Amino acid sequence: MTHQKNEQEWPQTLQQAGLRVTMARIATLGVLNTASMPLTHAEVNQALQGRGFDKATVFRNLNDLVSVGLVRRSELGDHVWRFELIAKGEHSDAHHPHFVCVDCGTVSCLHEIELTRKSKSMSDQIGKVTEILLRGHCHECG
Amino acid sequence: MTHQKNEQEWPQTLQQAGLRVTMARIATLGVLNTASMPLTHAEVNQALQGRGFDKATVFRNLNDLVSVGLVRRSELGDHVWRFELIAKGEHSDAHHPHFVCVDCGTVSCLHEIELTRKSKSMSDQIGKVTEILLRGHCHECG
DNA sequence: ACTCTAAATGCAATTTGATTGCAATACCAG
DNA sequence: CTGGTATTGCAATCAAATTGCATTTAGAGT
Repeated sequence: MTHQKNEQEWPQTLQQAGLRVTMARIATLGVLNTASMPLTHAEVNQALQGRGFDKATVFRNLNDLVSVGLVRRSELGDHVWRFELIAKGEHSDAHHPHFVCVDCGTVSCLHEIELTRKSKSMSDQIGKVTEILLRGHCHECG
Repeated sequence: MTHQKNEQEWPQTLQQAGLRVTMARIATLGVLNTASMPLTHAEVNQALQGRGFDKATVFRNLNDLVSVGLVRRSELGDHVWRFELIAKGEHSDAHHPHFVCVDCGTVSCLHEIELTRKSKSMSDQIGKVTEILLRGHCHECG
C-alpha cells in the first residue's frame, strides 16, 4: 500500500479531482494519510480538534473525497462509516480485507489476506466477492 | 434453506430457546418466515401494522431472537440491520463463513472456505479470527 | 386454579450518527 | 481585482437504534 507521503501534492491532487483546495480538505487528507486503519467520522473529527473545522464540514469533505474517488467509505458491520485514503494507483472499489475486533471495535487492514484457491472457486459459485471481512478478538482484548 | 413451515412449532421453538411465548414474537417469526430475503426492522414493523405492536417491542424481540440464535442480524453496507430467520438445522453460530449479497441480502453459508496458510499467520498476528464474512454480488443479482 | 415474580410490553423520550438549510465566506477563473 | 460559485459554520433536522419506567403478562410453583 503505497501511501502518498508527500503532502505537498495534495493541493494538486484535489485540483485534479475537481475539488477546490481548502485547509479543511488538506487537513482531512493529512489525517487519513497518517492513519494505519480506516477512521470513523468521529475519529477524523477528533484528530482535527483545534483546527476549528465544523463536524458538518468534515463530514461533507469526507463524502466529497469519496465521491471523487480519493477516499473509500466502508461499513464493517458496526453501523459506522469508516474512511480510508485510497493509495495512488489503487482501484477505488478494490476493498482490501479488514479485521474487526468484536470486543473493542478496533479495525485493522490486512493487505495480504487471500483465500485458498479451492475456497476461491467455491465462492465463485455463489457470486463475485468484492470484500473480505474478518472478525474476532484482537490480542489486546484477549 | 429449509424454511420452518409449520407455524405450530414456534411456541415450542421459543420455549426451547428460553424465551416466553408471546403474540408479538410468534407474529414476528411469521413475518420473517414468509420473507424471501432479510427484512429491516422497519419492514418487519410495517408487516405487523394493525397488530398493534410497538416498534420498540418489535425491535427488542428481533434482538432477542438474534441473541438466542433463531434469527440472524446482518449488515449489507447501507447502515440498516436486516433480520433473517435461521432455518432449522442451520448453524446459528458464526463459526462458518458467510457470503452476503449486498444487492439482495441473501446470506449463503460457505462451509469450505479457508484462508491460505500465509494469510492465517498474518491474521493471527492481529488476533483470533472467529468469523469470516465475504461480501459481493451473487449470481442472481449479476 | 391461584399467586407470585421475572419477563415482556407500550409509550415517550433520548441517544447518536448522519444530513440539511441558509447566510456568510473563501476559492479561483477571467 | 472582481464576480460567481463552491465551501464553510452554525443550528436545526432526520432517522435508526435504544432506553426508562410504569403496567401488563407469561408461566413456574403451590
